[in-house]
Amino acid sequence: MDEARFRMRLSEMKAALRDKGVVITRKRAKILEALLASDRHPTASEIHESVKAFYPGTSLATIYNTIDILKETGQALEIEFSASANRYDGRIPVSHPHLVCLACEKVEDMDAAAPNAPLELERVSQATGYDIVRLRTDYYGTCPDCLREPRAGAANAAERGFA
Amino acid sequence: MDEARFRMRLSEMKAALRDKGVVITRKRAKILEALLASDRHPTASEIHESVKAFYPGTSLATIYNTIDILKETGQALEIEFSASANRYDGRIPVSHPHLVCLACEKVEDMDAAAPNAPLELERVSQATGYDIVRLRTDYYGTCPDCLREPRAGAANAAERGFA
DNA sequence: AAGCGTATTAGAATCATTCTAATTCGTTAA
DNA sequence: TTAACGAATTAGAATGATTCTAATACGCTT
Repeated sequence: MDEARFRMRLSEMKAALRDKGVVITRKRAKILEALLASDRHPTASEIHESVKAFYPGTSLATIYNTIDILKETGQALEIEFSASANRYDGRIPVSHPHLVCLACEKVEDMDAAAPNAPLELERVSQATGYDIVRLRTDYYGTCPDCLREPRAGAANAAERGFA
Repeated sequence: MDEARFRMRLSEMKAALRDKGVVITRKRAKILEALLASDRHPTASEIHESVKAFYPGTSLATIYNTIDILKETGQALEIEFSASANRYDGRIPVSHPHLVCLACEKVEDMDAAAPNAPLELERVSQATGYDIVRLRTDYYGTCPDCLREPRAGAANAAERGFA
């Protein structure tokens, strides 16, 4: 994500929060930046670590609080896991497919051949009678790095029960 | 799921477990039956309730234990949620799309136009360099029943943070 | 500079799931 | 039939991410 896109997306997020009457405090700004800066689809506690580098006293509760607002305003996507911490995507906040490495817990965007989400939601709504608002598509497997180096990440992830 | 398919699938599962050297105790048999009998994609604790009707002393640990074996042998699909209990699909143990109602927590199979999972996995493996083993596709929204009756389920699910 | 509503905090509470260590069950072989 | 061994099962404790709580701090507005 280049600098220009980063700044654009950041002000988009801030505008969306302000529209909801949410105050953009310095801490909240840092949380948004941490979310956008990481290409890891970070966990709440990874965001917490980044923010603490600037504001040491920051509580985890504040991170979750801000994430909640981002979810409510459609500015962040939550990728849920039950066996490990949820991951957040602030860069592309609309449904899109992810690649999840079961060995090193990497979560990547799968930009190639992403289905056109809005059309897809419409099509499925028609077909099923549901009012579909969100789509989740994840491909699970082993990433090229871990295929090459079966050691490092794999052991790590297994320890944490991420499989 | 008709009686014939039920019995067929049940012996398939038992055979897969036996192949792994797992003993099919009466309790385990009931667990498999409870999993198959429900069209709800039951939670571990729903399975626990069913089984307790026959074997009152059964522990939740036994349910989880058996589910683990089913997952390992590819005989059950785990649909993970972080804000509510995981759901299990023993009827169709290969990747297929689900419809998730955010109001009543119903999880349905979306049989219409299911993508051909094996081909899809192969295609994405080729395109990404990952070794893809599993695909998750969920459509989230409100089911026809809850669209009609916004009361019952909706309140329920919100209480449990299922959204 | 006061007052007020929101943001933030530390720590407790929650809840699904996993772990632990002890007990019981089932099967096999004497 | 019984002894013995490994697997299955148990109750309850432990875990860990997330949410809640109630008190405090902050930042506007006037």
